[in-house]
Amino acid sequence: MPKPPTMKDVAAAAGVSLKTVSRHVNGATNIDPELAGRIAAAIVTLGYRHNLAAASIRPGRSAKVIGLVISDLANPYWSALARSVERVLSENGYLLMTVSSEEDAERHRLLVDRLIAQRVDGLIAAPPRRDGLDWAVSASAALPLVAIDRPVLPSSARPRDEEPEGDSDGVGGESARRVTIDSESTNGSPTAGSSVAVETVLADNAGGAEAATRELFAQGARRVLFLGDSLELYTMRERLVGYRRAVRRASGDPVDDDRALVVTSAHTAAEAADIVGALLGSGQVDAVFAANNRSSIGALEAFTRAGIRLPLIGYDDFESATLVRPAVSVVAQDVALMGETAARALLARLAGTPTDPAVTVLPTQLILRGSERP
Amino acid sequence: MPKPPTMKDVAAAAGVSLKTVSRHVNGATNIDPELAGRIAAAIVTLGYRHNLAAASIRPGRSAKVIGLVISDLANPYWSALARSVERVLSENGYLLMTVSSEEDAERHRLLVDRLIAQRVDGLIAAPPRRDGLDWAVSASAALPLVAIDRPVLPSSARPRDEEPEGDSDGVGGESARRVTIDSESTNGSPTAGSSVAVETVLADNAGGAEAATRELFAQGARRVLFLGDSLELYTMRERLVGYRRAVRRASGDPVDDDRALVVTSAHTAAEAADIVGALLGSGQVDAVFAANNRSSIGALEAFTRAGIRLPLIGYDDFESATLVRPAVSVVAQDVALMGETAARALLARLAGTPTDPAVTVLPTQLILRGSERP
DNA sequence: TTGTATGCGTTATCAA
DNA sequence: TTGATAACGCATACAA
Repeated sequence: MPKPPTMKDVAAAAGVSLKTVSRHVNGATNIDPELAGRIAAAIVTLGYRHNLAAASIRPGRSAKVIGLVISDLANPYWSALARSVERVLSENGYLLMTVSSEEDAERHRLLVDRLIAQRVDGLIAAPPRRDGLDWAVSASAALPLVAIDRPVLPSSARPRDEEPEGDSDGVGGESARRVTIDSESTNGSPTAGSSVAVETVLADNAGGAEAATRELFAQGARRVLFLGDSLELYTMRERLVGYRRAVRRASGDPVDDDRALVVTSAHTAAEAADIVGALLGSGQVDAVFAANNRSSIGALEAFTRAGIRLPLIGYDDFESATLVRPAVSVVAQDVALMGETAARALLARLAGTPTDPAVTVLPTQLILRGSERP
Repeated sequence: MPKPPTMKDVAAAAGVSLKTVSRHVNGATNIDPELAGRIAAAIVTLGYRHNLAAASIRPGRSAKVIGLVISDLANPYWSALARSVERVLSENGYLLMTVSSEEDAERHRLLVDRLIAQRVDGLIAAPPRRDGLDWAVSASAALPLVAIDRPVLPSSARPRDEEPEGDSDGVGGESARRVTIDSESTNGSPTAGSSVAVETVLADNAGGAEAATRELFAQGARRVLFLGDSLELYTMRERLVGYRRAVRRASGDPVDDDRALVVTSAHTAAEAADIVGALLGSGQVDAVFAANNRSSIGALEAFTRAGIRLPLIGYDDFESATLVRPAVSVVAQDVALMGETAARALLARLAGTPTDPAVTVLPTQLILRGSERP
């Protein structure tokens, strides 16, 4: 690869000054048509390409690139999110750089630093599990940061439980709640435990999980299995909170042994299938709340293998939910809306709109398709 | 956002020269430990961050960023591909910038130009449908380019047909074929019609489709439906070629009306479902070859709705293939291998290894799970 | 409308 | 080992 031609080369070839070429490239109108023609010709014959990296080092100029750090590109949930973020940003002239941390805190940190070093204009990131808030403090000092899907929490954050059951009825409101962060109060709001002011977009995980679990009880279930991934994940903790709220409400008392019905070791669909398979014969369980799409698929696999099926509701919609009989009921999150919301929040921040960082909680929707019934 | 501190600031704060800071940042070892300590401290207190964009404008230096242009982030096939490419590249110190053209030729061109302007070190791209080879000629003049999933073809390229049926037995070999491009000969090889030398990684679409269709005939099918997306897509054309080979072999003659069994208007799962639904009652069809994952899912939906099912084999594996009964047989492509192969080819090129551009054709695998039987 | 000179943050040369 | 200085490709005062 020979070294690429520069503006200087174009200027020389066209017999004009560097500045004129710069104007032409940047779309200035006040150029002599004659010269403009010569420049255009030179650009073509030399194969000149504007160097945005070089241009972006000038003060006040940027490359108009945004970074997006997600946790798993291979999961449709995340790729759908990336897609919607990209759509909004590209409509506004930004290029999106999507990277995946594979749920690895170390890699997450590396990627964030790398993107900042690359001088992206802003960052949208799904905070990694248990990685504290240092990265976010450091990053938000360098550029506008939006947390997506999970809040930025100190690494000491533990599952919240036994919380006030006031206004939340577990069904999710019709519209998103936007709550300005009050770093003084550390309870009540979904930001409980957060002590860094980062614009955040979340789904109402607890509300969705509660609605699903309640529905299973309403259909006559007595012992509902919570099937999910590690509680190191914020979303899992929230969904467990919702599940527990529903259990408590259904049983009237704190059900001592309900822990036996909570499984949080289903990291993949295969593991979920094994767990459910082992439980199917035991009679310990008469319904399943699958706390993410992998778990739902695993549970279905186990049902199929065993030729038995229990009432099931999953968190997160998935493509094959309508392919199996009965079709799978799910708590659906509006992924597209989440991506859009995060993207717009970042754009607002880039535009200099001085809004206080806030937490936006998007409602979920319980879609009943039949699998919730015995 | 205050303007970020520069090396100069760090140098001033640490009381050393600019160059020394530069050395420190770039990991040079020959620095007085005393000074190194002062520099490190200054970096932390100032919150300095290395500016890779600025560094990369120096000749011989690059930002170590690769661009990947795929056609649909929301399709698991592409996100899996992106994932495997990212894995290989990040192991080699590169950052991957994944963008999605949404199958839009105009947007594809825009994105390619944008990435080049951003001065990525190399590009892996899925050529858009019917966009000719101008973009590839222009791009490969500026940086190393690898085409993935589809070859770069002139926009006039039409479905190939009636080709020699020599060594291909439609089953796919055990290992990948790597064929050096000979721009003189324009027939026989999978590059037929290509006239620009671009490193290319493809799957054996025709072979996989032929194997699947043959299997359906072997199971007793008489009239197999080809259900797929537009023939503007190279992969669809190839799969149709394979299908036709199998049809011809099964019927002994060119079956005049086989066109009636070829549907190429299934752009989404929903469309595929409608098409299959309309055909189910007609008796025109007794088996289905679904030429991509969307079509497979659509066909399943139609089966489920109608309560009838026909023998089915799909091209491309998909997550729910094992969830339905009978489980869906598929032609599986090794997406991870395709991504790796493309990434390694690009890395080799970046390392300066002067290999001739070649076309690598990866074998496919027919996985029989039961749905192929009546 | 066009050109000159200067600076952006970083690295490389070369002398100290 | 360290530092002054000159690039790198581009854009912007400012002058012409």
